Amino acid sequence: MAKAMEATSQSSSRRERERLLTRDKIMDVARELFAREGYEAVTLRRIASTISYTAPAIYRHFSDKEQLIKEICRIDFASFAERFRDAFKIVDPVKRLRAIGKTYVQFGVENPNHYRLMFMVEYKGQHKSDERKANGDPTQDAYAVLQQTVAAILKARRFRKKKADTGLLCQTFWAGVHGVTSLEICKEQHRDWLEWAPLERRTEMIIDALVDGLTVER
Amino acid sequence: MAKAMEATSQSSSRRERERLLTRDKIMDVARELFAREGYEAVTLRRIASTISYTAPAIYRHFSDKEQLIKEICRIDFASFAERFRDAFKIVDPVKRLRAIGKTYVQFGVENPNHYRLMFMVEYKGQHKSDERKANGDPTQDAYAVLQQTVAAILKARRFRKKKADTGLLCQTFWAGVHGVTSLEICKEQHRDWLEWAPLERRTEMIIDALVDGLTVER
DNA sequence: TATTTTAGTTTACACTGTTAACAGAGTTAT
DNA sequence: ATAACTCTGTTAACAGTGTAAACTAAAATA
Repeated sequence: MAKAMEATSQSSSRRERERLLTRDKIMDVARELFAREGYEAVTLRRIASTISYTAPAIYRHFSDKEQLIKEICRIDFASFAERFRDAFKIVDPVKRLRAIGKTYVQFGVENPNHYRLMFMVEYKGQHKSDERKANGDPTQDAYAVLQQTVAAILKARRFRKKKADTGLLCQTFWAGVHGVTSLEICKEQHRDWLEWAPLERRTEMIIDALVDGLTVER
Repeated sequence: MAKAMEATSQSSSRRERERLLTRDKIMDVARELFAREGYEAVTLRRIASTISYTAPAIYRHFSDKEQLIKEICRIDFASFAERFRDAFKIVDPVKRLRAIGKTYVQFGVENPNHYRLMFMVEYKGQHKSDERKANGDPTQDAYAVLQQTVAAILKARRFRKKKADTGLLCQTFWAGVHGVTSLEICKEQHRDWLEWAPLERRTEMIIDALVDGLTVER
């Protein structure tokens, strides 16, 4: 009857170390495939054979394929939130908002497959909100930066209408930059009947338009 | 040597009629599944068994699964372009632009799976631009409506900056409404850490902000 | 009537993700 | 030390996918 062994003993931590090592190996291979070729291109057999394992071994580390990829995204999105914290240093909140927008588009375009999984696919499966809260969601952190920035602009009375609440303003700005980002990721689909303006100009214009449309000069 | 039989004879047109009939049956079943459950849920065996056929029979009518679904989307998007033509009747070009935006979001949200396939997935496979030109692309038609509206506003000198060309303005406005639409379609993904404002308010706000940010009062 | 074209079937292949049964090494308890 | 237990991998198998090849029977054409 193994009862009082929650306290990780030295020997069991050795096994745990090795476990985390192979877990990381799996994630590294999966990340590589996923980032370059997308979700479908990641097959469990491909991952396994690359690290000289067999497919079912992966199930000792992840409950299924989706969880594996989601975990990769969750970790990689930490750098997303980090970049946002850089923009967060800008003191003028309107300038800061502009910087946030540019950073957002840039990150999405640089990591299209990550971005797609986080913001461009439907949700399936049940939420385990407890787990998410425990882990901390980087996306949420990034949103918090946006929220605080919008709140600062609101406090400085630089928005046009008073009736607008923070949430709505955040979601509007987000929708704008998300629109540019996601269209850029899928733009191949329409390239034969549409002459795309350069991404930089599209990014600038929607940020300018939104800022101009939402704020007043001060 | 069957040479001069381009002119469809009566008997061959009877077979052709039946052919089109089963083709339509395939598309109807596929459309139903696709619209309700998305691309992955459409399986050739499921389609086939529903109309008492076997899966490979579908290949007599469509080159592969992707072409089948794309064809459905192409046809269904005709009603998309049609709704745009309604908005096109509004004389004031700025009001017209607003109406176009609302119509766009509404259609996307009402047909999320169609919308997803047209604007939210990467392109794969080679383009057959000839075929598309021959068939006519409803998406292109809808874009033409937007383009003419923007051109009208530009002509009336109601845009803020002269340097902005029609294409860039169209793509900016498009990005805005696309952002709202696609986030709405995927919003479940974030519902546990984000309190979404009502879709109507988000739609109105981004359209207002963009119009205010891009145009001047006259 | 003989020939060719066509629209379906059957069978089969190469893939998926995933589960069950098993094996052996590492860890723990007696 | 030795027995028991717990992990982490393997092999084999399942149910499902899109799709291709070979065949069949009926319709259309010569």
